[in-house]
Amino acid sequence: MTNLILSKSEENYLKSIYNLSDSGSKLVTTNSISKILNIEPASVTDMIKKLSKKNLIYHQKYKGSKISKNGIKIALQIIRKHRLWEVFLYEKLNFKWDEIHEVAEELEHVSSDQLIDNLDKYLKYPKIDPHGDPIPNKLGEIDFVDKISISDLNIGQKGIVSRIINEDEEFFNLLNKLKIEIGTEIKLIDKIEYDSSIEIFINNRSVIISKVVAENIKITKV
Amino acid sequence: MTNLILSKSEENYLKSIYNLSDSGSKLVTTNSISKILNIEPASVTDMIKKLSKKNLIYHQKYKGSKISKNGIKIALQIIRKHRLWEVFLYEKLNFKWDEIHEVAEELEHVSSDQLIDNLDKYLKYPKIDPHGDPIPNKLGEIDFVDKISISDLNIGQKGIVSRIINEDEEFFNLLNKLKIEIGTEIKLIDKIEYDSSIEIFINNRSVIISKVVAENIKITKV
DNA sequence: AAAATATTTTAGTCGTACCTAAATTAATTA
DNA sequence: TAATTAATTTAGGTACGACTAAAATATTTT
Ligand SMILES: [Mn+2]
Ligand SMILES: [Mn+2]
Ligand SMILES: [Mn+2]
Ligand SMILES: [Mn+2]
Repeated sequence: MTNLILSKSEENYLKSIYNLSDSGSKLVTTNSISKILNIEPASVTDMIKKLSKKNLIYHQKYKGSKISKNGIKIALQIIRKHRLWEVFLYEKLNFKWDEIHEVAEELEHVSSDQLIDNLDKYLKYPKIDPHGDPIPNKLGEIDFVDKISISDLNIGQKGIVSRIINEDEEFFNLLNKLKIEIGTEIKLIDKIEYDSSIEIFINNRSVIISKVVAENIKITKV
Repeated sequence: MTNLILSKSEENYLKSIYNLSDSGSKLVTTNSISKILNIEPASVTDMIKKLSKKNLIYHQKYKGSKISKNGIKIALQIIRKHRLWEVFLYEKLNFKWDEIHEVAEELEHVSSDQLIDNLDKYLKYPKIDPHGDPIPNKLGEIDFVDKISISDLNIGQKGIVSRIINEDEEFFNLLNKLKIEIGTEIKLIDKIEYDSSIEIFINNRSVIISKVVAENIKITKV
């Protein structure tokens, strides 16, 4: 059942459907897939039919698509490959944080169990990728950690930066300037009502970050 | 001129044509490409037309194809990627000597200059791949080393194993048993007329290897 | 030099993965 | 509720990269 061979396109669709589905729970619309993959809705409908026939998703005409158990399993393996390659590029090949995604998007489609298992071992079985996203293990098990926005903290509370949403170079540069990275401890000092910006304490000094920036940095409470 | 983007298929054809052409000198027949890629001659003709239109090869109907300057340049970059990935798989991921080719055949098509340059650096700019084949540098420069067969040695002469032709697992196992690898010193002791087998001295003992085995091991004289 | 054989090309087809335009269905607004 | 708008699907088309069968050309054998 799991041993069918998928094309690169099928893999990209399946991964996107999984990502849009909230870990497989929600229905995914044709339009949302179209937008995320930059492919016309009519073409998405074609592929939906193909994936349905392979029982990787369930589809109800005009209603939406739900990823199947099997589909989730496969999607998680693609995500595993993607994130392991990101770790490799970042840690071994000195890629910048904002340069890894594009290349990983290609490498994730190279299919060899031996390749990915040995890479995993070589990287010492990392638990998260450079953006803070959890890496599924060989069995597809994945640590879902509750992540909240900085603004969800109460004043005085502390958190650890655990996920960077935006992957642009500009955002990367800003974080670099602020010396914020995965693992950095943050304490909320004040919420500024006027423009919803936020004052935080990091690396022994206090800085004010805008609402948009705050929304792109997820943390776990400590 | 060099910046056109090629499909995986086009890249595989171009590499095969280069490999069959004796470094770009010889005409390559449609049939030979067909055989090496396991694609019907009619399909090969189609692709030949495509590559001709892109000036990567010159083609004369019913005569054969010759790879162009530009074609060689591109082929060497694909070969560079292939061999660097082979080094990575062999040295970093502990792949066996006979397991690397197939995966490298896929990895070679991931296109990112940054990826391959950083990989090259990470591997400390290797000059040869695990089979003993030279790795072209970024500029497409490649060390052609004169390699001869063991049987071309005179009795008493020494050579260094520098290239393994056959890449089967069985052949790998045999070499393993004989403790022959790239860099092993070999001395020719005797040529046995009866079955053209050969007596050689390696690792402080003498062994007899068949004609076929000898032909699959290339050496450089010392 | 013919005939036979081998190689290569042409012609026509197919599946994949996309597209645009038009039809259908669902959701929103008046 | 009816009309309008939005989302989705269907219908028909294209480029790519493969295939088979048949035609054209080249090579080898007699
Ligand atoms: Mn991808
Ligand atoms: Mn990531
Ligand atoms: Mn290849
Ligand atoms: Mn090799």
